Formats: sequence, structure tokens, C-alpha cells
Amino acid sequence: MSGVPVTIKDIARMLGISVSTVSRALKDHPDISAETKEKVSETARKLNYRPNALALGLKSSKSKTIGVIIPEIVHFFFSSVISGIEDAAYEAGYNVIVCQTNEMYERETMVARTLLDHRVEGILISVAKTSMKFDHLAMLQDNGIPLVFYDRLCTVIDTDAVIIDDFKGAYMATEHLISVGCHNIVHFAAPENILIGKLRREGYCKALEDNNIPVDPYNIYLCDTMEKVAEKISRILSRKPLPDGIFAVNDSTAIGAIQEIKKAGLRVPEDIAVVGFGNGPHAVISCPTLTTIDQNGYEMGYEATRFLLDRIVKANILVSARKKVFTPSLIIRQSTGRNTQNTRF
Amino acid sequence: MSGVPVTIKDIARMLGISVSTVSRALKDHPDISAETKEKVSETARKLNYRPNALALGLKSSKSKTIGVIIPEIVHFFFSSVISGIEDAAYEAGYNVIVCQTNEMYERETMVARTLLDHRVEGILISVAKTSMKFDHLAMLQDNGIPLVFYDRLCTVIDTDAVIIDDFKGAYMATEHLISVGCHNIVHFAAPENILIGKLRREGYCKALEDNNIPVDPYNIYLCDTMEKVAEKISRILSRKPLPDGIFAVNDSTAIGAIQEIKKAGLRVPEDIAVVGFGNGPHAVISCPTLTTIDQNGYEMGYEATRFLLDRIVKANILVSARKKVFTPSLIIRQSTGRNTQNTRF
DNA sequence: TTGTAAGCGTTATCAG
DNA sequence: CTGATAACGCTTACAA
Repeated sequence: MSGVPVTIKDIARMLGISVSTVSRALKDHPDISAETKEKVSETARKLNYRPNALALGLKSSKSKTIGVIIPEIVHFFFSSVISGIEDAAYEAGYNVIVCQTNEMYERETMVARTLLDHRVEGILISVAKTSMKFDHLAMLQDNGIPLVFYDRLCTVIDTDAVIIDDFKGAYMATEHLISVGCHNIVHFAAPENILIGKLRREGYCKALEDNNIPVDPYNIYLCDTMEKVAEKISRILSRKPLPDGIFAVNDSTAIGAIQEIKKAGLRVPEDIAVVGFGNGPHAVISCPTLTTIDQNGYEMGYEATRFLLDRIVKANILVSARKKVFTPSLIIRQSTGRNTQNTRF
Repeated sequence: MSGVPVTIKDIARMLGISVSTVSRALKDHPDISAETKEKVSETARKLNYRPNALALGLKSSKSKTIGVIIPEIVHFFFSSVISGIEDAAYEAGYNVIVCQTNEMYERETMVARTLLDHRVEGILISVAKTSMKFDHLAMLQDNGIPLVFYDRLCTVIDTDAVIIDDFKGAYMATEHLISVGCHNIVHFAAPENILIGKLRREGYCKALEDNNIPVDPYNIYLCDTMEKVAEKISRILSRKPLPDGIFAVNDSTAIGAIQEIKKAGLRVPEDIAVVGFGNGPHAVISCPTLTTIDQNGYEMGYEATRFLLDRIVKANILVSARKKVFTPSLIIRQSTGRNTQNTRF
């Protein structure tokens, strides 16, 4: 029962006609008689014929496939981006190959090569935190493969990008903390090479300045994973005076901080208010629930794919790099709630 | 600067030699002189030559690609499965095409066809909740594409599967509830067609029976999403007597239940103890933290891929369908903790 | 209306 | 040691 895929040749042989006739019949070419078409499509259906995408791709130099380079699928934000990408791609008849880098530069160069090998027609990428060189991306462009950044871009490659306004999001988050009475606000920052790290820090600083709060460099910690939180939190919580607010570069570190603060016998938000970035599902599970910045993963994936498809059909001849910048929104929850006596929830 | 990928032909032309010589030189064929090899590999490197995977696949009928059919990437369990799959695949030099079904039968048949079109050498699949017919999977087998199930299998297709012992996990979860004093235990069940629904329900029932607690069919609710929890919880919480335990088929519904229980002014675990299934990251964020069954997503993905690769190299001639059954483990946390006065965390 | 043949990029077979 | 040539599955001029 386990055979080998049926080809156009099999159909031709079976019907005693030529492969070109079969090929044309299958794509409803006007030259072919209705009768032949009928016979062909019937046997095709009966044999469960499916066109060989490899052959098609080779012939047309169009693989009808786009590649996605993504740091880590396990994060809600990134997996929702993928959903947006898939939907947009399928709508346009494209397939998607997803490759994870696990935040490793090494792996990123590897998957870039793999995607080139597979002659994907375009690539969506969010760069790994450890990537400082970008020759591998230039190489893709040299090969005529259009590139679009989503969420994390690098400035040395000039192409389309779909991002949110990280600066503004950070500004809003920080200003919100100030508005609920915080003066001594710690920032958990991400590395600067991925730009979001830089922009979110800048947004944080600007909000402080605009409110006449001096920026204290000691209030900025490179702290973008749970592990780093665990590593640094005790130092932070033993500071005098105690910080009264934390703006974290992502939800996980914000929630990690909340848990540690509670463990230390302090209260959120009464002692320390906390804001995250991302608005993943954790935000509503955490206790207190997390005030955070919504990041529109699905929409970003969808729009980035639209950009890419546009470049693909236009053969990448667009000169100007377009940017689509989503406006972040602040989702206020208990972790900054003024009157929130229900930390116990 | 934006060109078209370099082919073996370009190298040949550039060097004034034949394509076959180039081909052989590139794969270090013994017949080729060291000098020629040197020249070829140098220009290849200089031009950034990368073999066309489509041509290779067409020629060899080996796409070096495996397909993954997955219900929804956004769930932690499934995205960790993907990580395991990717690692195992890359180790073996295979690429991965991931397709989501969003739990829709329609989409499942679609992506099955797409993967066949792309001549993937094998497919890993966890069936959608709504799939009741499986002709599309039989069709893949008819085309000689080996199949391996992970987590959710269907019984009408006989092939390898990597699962956890759902029955046992459910049994352990239920027995644990009994051991902390629950007698009136509600079960949130998944639909039965995906087998895990059936097995987890059976494990639940068996644990009750073994402990001389009669199974009350009214204690079993078809409730496997947050939405369904919201829909049914008030009916459950207004029952007299109040259930004193809930065993939910997954973590999300368990946590949804916890939140609703707290909202209703009841305490977890004092009034109602709760156990989930999955041990995703939510489990430690929830308040109280969630007692649950660990599901080994990464390992399942890895092992399933090993099975699949094995079938691929053995040309799928293995007769017997192998099963790898992971033993679940119970992770006890606050949601069933006896002495947990800290529900407020 | 249908068939023949070339070609997409690569490898393998066969000659030289 | 190297070069033609055919073949993988399919499309598409060009012939018939």
C-alpha cells in the first residue's frame, strides 16, 4: 500500500497520451479538448496526483515558500507572530519554513544558508540577541532574496521592518509608573544591539527626564531573562532607599520580579509597582495581574508578511525601505493599581 | 547588488571547465585533481555558491525535509515539542516545515496535501481536536510518506507514536486529589476522538473506583478551553454539595478554574483543590501555583523525530508500529497543598 | 488538438 | 582526470 507519489508521466502512460497534454489539461489550458481534460482530471483524482513542488520550484525559480527566522518559538509573542505570518502566507498561496535560532548568532547564519539553499522567495527575520555581525543577511540580499524585519531589526541592513514603537511603549510604561507615584524606578534592560533594548531604555530615560526625575545609571540593569532576575534581584531589593517601581523589558522578567518581591515579604504594587512589556497570557495569570504594553504579535507577523509578499511580486525593486510602526498600548492591571488591596489574588 | 543565486554552471563557465567537473570537485570526488578542486572551491566560496535544494530534491527524490503538523504553536507544550523536533532534525541534516491546523480538520487535510506536494520525507502529526476522518493521513501513507504521531494519535492509522501515559497521568492526578482529602472531584474532559481525552477520563474514573468513590457522570464536563470554563463554571460552583476537587485535562483550564473559584470568594485548595495537566510555565505563575502532570514536550518531539528518521532511512519497511510512552510525573504545588495557607501568593 | 523537445540545477553513467 | 549526456517532474515554445 505504501508506494511512491504519482507523476504526470504515470497519468500520461495510463491514458496513452503525452505528458504535455496532461500538463495542459490539468491547468485547464484552452487548447485541450473537454473530453481529454475530463479523462485526465479524473485519473488524476483517482490516483491522488499531486504536483511536485520541487519540480515546479526548479522550473519556475519560484518555490512559493518564505522563510521565517525566529529567536525562540516558545515565547508567546513569537508564536503569535508565526500565526500571523502563516495566515498571510497561506492567503497568498505561500508556504512557510520556520527556523529557530535560539538566540544564537551561529545558528542564525546556519539557518540563513539553509533558507537560501531552499530558494525561499523571501525571509522574515527577528535577529538573535547575540548577533553583532550581519554578513549573513547581506549575503541573502546579494542573492536577491528580499528581507523584512519584524520586532527586532538591525540598522546595518536597510530593508522593510515591522515593529512597535518601543521608545513610546517604554515611555508610556515609565510615565505610568510615575503617575502612580513612583520616583525611584528601576529598569530591566535588554542588550542594545537588537535596538529594542536601546529604544526601550531611551524611552524610559526620556520619561524620567520629562518628569524632572534624574536618570540614575545604577537603576538600569541588564536583565532580560528569568535567570538574570534571580541573579540580580537580591541586590536590588536590599538597596536603600528601596526602588518603588520596576519597568521590565519583557513580561517574564516583570513577573519574575513580582514573584521575588513577594517572596521577600514586600508588596506589589504598594512597595514596588511593576510594569512589563508584551502582554502575553502570563500577564493575566500573575498575581497581581501585570500592567504591561501590548505588542500585537499576530498583527506584526501579518503585516511583515504583507510587506514581504509585496517585495516578492515586485521582484524586490522597491528602493525605499518601509517601516510599519505599531502604536503600543498600555494595559493597566493590578501590578500598578493604586487602590489594589487585592494583591492576594 | 541584488542578483540571483549562483549555480554550478556559473562556476563552470567562469573556470572554463564542465559542470560535471565542478560537481565532482565540490563533493571531493577522488577523480578530481587537487588543483582543480582548489580552484573550484575557491570560486564557489567567492561567489557564495549554495546548492539548490530543489534541484537536489528533485534529482534524488530526497527533499531532506520533514513536515510537522501541529494544532496550535502558541501553546507552550506544542512549541516545546517543535524545539525537540528541530534539534533532532538538524542533527540529522533535515529541515523542518511546520504547519498549524488551528484544531481544524479542514486545515489539517490542506496542510497534509501541501506537505505531500513538497515531498517531505516524513511527517510528524498531532491530530486536530475536530478530526474524525483520517483519509488524508492514509493518503500520505499511500504515497510512501512515513508518519509518526506525537501526543495525540488516532487509532485508525497504524504507525509509530510517542505519547505520555495519559491514563496513568490522570490516575496519578486524581489519586493525589483523593489523598489530600477530596471526595467529590470534577473532571474537565477533552473530546474523546483525540484519545488523550478518552484516556485521561478513564484514568480519572479508575482512580475513583480504586478508592471506592463512585463515578458521578455529572462530575464530568466537556471543558478543554478557557472559554468553556467561563461558560460552565458558575453551574459548577453553585452545586450542592460543592465539589472539593477539580482535575482538568490541561493547565489552562485548571488555571481558569482557579481564577473563577477565587473570584467567587472561595479558596484554593481549602475549598476546592485543583490539578492540571501539562506543567507549562503558567503553572508556576498562577496563584496558588498549580499542581500538575509534567508532559515532556521537548523530549516527545525529539523522540518522535528519532522514530521518523528511523523510518525514513529504513524506507518505511518496518512493519510493527512502535510506541514510546513517557511516564508522567506529578508535580505537587500549592493548588493541592494541604497546609497551604498562602493562597494569597 | 496534441506531441516533441528543451530547460530549470544537479548528479551519475559512460566515454574519452 | 575530465567532459558529454541523460534523468529527476514539470512547463512551454515550437511543430505537426
